[in-house]
Amino acid sequence: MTLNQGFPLPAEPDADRAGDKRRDSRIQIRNREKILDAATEIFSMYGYRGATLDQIAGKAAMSKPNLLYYFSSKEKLYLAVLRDILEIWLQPLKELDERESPEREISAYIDQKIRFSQLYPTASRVFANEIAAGAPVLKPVLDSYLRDIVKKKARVIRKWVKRGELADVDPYHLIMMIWAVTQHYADFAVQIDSLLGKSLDDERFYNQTRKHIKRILMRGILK
Amino acid sequence: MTLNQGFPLPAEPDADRAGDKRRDSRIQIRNREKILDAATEIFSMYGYRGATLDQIAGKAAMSKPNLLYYFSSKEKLYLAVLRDILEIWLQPLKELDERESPEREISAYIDQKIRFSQLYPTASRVFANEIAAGAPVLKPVLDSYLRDIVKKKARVIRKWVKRGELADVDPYHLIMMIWAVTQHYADFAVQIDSLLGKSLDDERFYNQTRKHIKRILMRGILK
DNA sequence: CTTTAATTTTATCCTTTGGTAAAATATATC
DNA sequence: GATATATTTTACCAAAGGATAAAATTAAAG
Repeated sequence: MTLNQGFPLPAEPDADRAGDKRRDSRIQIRNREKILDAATEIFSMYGYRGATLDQIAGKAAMSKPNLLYYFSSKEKLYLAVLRDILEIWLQPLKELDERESPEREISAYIDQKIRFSQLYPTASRVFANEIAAGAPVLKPVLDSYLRDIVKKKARVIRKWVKRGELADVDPYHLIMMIWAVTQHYADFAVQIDSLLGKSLDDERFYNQTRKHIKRILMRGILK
Repeated sequence: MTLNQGFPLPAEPDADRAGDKRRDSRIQIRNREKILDAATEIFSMYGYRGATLDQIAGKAAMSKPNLLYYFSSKEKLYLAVLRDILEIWLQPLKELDERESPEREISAYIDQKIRFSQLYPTASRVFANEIAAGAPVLKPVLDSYLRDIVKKKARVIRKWVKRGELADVDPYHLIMMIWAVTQHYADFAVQIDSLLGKSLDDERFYNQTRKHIKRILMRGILK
């Protein structure tokens, strides 16, 4: 019941199926993917504890024991889902480059984050759920890996401020702000749909959102 | 299993205990409150489905049947929790007043929202969870009540824009943006604590956050 | 075509979970 | 302080949920 032994995500790239013979038949790949997709969707709605294997199996159009043939436990499945999410979630931040102008870099970063919200809204919600639950699995990653990379990028932002290319903003708060605003459109998609009848799937709305966020944010932080 | 009959929240102020004799003994009030607090905390971590009555009862320091003596089902308890949350969540928005300056009004609104995140972070996460789950309970409220009030306030913002007191921003996106940023500090508190070692409970950090959000946002939208 | 290995299904187990019944205890009222 | 009422505890129950075993089926290899 611990749902976390040590530092599972970045390490253990394939926690399941330790000593495998020849791997990844066609059907193997296809089913694992089907399951991961289904799991992401169900986890995104109900969180780890609220999701059931029956639901996930159902959504993946297979029986529960069949699902367990591919992922030997609910926990392993959850870890696999989180691992995938973490990777795409982390990617954009790494690319902030101090040699470029903050205008260009931050703008590009916002673009990537909203794109993520558009492409992987369920992934975003699984992530949000995990954090809300107290990050039982991701805590070690947040405390080490994410912390380091954010610290590094905060330094980049601070450099821009010193160079006078950016208003005097706190780098951490700025990063939070970008995360908050961009992820909101994924995490609260239902609310947004209720209020506006729109979603990021709508290309028009997507671009309007993107521009709007950037306009206000960039005005707020550029000198 | 429907978890929603019609339009439960604003109506039915006391769904449970329909035909009560004399109500609300001292101990009655105290225990209901203890339960609601415990439930809010557990629901905030695991969502409706992931939370268990045992956990909630445990946190409220009573037995499960005892808890069920006060709230006759998990669903009723959840509804009671959501009802309380909705009320405090909605309040601030109603107060936006077009007769005042946008600077003053929006600034005050942001203040109220962060204060909410500081005082009721668990409530904020219950709300977020409910939305992520597809708003099975709150959908009707979002579609009617919230929608109306947001529409009304969008009109106020638009008026400010027309008067030239505000940059040309989309009212809806502006509201979303404020929600996103302020709620983020409650919903992702664990992440923020991991990265900064701070929380809104820390008065210093609270004020820094508040000022920072306001500075960037106000710069972004004022003329 | 067999034979072997991979995949899927069926049947089943044990624990957890929401909920009930009824007995026991505490509280209030006369 | 006895009696009625409110609260709490103890003992359960049926359904759901994670997981396993073994049989049945399908696919792959020779």
